[in-house]
Amino acid sequence: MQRGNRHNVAPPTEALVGLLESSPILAELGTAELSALASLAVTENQYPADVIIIDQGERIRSVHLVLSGWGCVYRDLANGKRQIIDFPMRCDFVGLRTADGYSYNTIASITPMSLFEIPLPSLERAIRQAPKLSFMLIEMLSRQRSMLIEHLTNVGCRSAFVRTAHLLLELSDRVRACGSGDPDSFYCPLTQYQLADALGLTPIHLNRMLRELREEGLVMFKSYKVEILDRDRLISIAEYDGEFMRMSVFGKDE
Amino acid sequence: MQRGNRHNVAPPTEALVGLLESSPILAELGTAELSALASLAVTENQYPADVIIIDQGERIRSVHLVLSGWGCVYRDLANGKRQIIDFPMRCDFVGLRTADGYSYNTIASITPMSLFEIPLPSLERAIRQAPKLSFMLIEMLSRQRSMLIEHLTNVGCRSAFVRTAHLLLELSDRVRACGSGDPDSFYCPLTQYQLADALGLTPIHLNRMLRELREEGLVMFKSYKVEILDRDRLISIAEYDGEFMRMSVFGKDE
DNA sequence: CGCCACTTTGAGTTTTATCAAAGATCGTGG
DNA sequence: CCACGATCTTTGATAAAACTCAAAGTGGCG
Repeated sequence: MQRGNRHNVAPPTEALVGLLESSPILAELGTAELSALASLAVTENQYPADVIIIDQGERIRSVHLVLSGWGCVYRDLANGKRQIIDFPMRCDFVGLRTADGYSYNTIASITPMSLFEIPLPSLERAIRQAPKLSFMLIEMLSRQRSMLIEHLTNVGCRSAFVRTAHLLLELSDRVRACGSGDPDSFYCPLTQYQLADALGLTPIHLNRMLRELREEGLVMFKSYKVEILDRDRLISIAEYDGEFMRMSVFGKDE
Repeated sequence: MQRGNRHNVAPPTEALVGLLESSPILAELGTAELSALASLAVTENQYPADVIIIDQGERIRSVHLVLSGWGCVYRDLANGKRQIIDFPMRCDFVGLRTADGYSYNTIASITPMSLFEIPLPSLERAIRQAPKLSFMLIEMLSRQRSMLIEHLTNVGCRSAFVRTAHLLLELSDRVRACGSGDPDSFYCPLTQYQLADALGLTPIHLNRMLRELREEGLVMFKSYKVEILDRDRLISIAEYDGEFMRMSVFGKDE
């Protein structure tokens, strides 16, 4: 995979505000927050499919917010394996760094992607200006944390079959949250290698799990399309509870 | 395990500031931050060993900061298994909640523990008063996130043997960061069941891995004490890199 | 049409889990 | 101080799950 040559587009504060408001996290943007956001040095970058956006070990000075497209965040290991951490989509932010400023994982595009890039110093200024913005970042990190916990639980405690079912349900929920049409039949541009790397399985074994799921009349994964055939049974087999996607620190007390 | 009956101690702002300053994250506390911290409605609670501090599904209105003792955070599954997410220790904070205010995982003590409890509304006020405090919370969440990524990678990509080695090295680093003496020989009050639940292994298999590690002259885990016999070889076998513990969002640019 | 990447299948092996039960260890009460 | 129970550790034998290697099938694209 080659290094991503991006294409830069005009700065779009308005689009950023729209994106944040459509996010699954609770965002209450008042005047102070809006004006702080307007002062952000945000750029929109477009990347083709299958390029590396941020490489493991690379210097990082920005966070990125996904506007469109599918990507993946992973860690490469010396033993040749890799763990896919997440498939970020619209409204997800990516770009963490070690204390000395380097990325600990790789972020790559799968389809063409469009990302907002926000330099860290600019974000820091905006938060000082409108402290409420920090709650958004906290909510986002917190949501990512709970999704990671669910991912870890999935890999650590569930059989390959159940694990696969669980991931497909999670993807369905996330695609739906991004506003794409029918959650029971959605576009999913992942290869079986990528699914396997996310689930800690070999592609061969994942393939057999997909076949079982198909033969059981539960889900079909074919030509980059997921079709959920029996969602109720699938949810019950996978012990799936989408609640973890809506986690937060300072949530509303109903 | 019974519900934790805690014992409440006099409010200790000073101790809280000390704790934050000794934290592995970068904390620069100026006058504004100190006075905001002083206004926090923080209490210190003490729990005996082996009690549940926050139960899965329980209402949460506070975050907790560990002052002393060993605990564990885990998720229980319907299939009877559980995934241990973390063994929080001094300076770590615990207590996340779903958007509607309930805990998604259980937090239990292993040894007697002492925790600072900070009500969320109070924390929110303090952050508004001193926005810089939000960076501390962000750094802490970010650090937890990277530790989770490493944990997921460990369970997803590494063999039982290597995985076990990696966890013991991580614990060694964390214990050292808490200021406890010799990192090559430290107290570790975990049972093999708990280690197994953290690693996604059965206790029987974990036991065999520990035996192998011992027979190879790498580590000994005996009577709740870890002795690292050959750290260099262990690090190389486990592909261990402690860098993930020092991750942050707004780190210093060296 | 042919190449390339991805998917699918088969056969055999390794890793890990399961079941069963015997040692340790530690705290507690007699 | 010893005996007892409870919990934790260790071992053995067997079974199941997942991996490896090898190779054939599929589909899209230049």
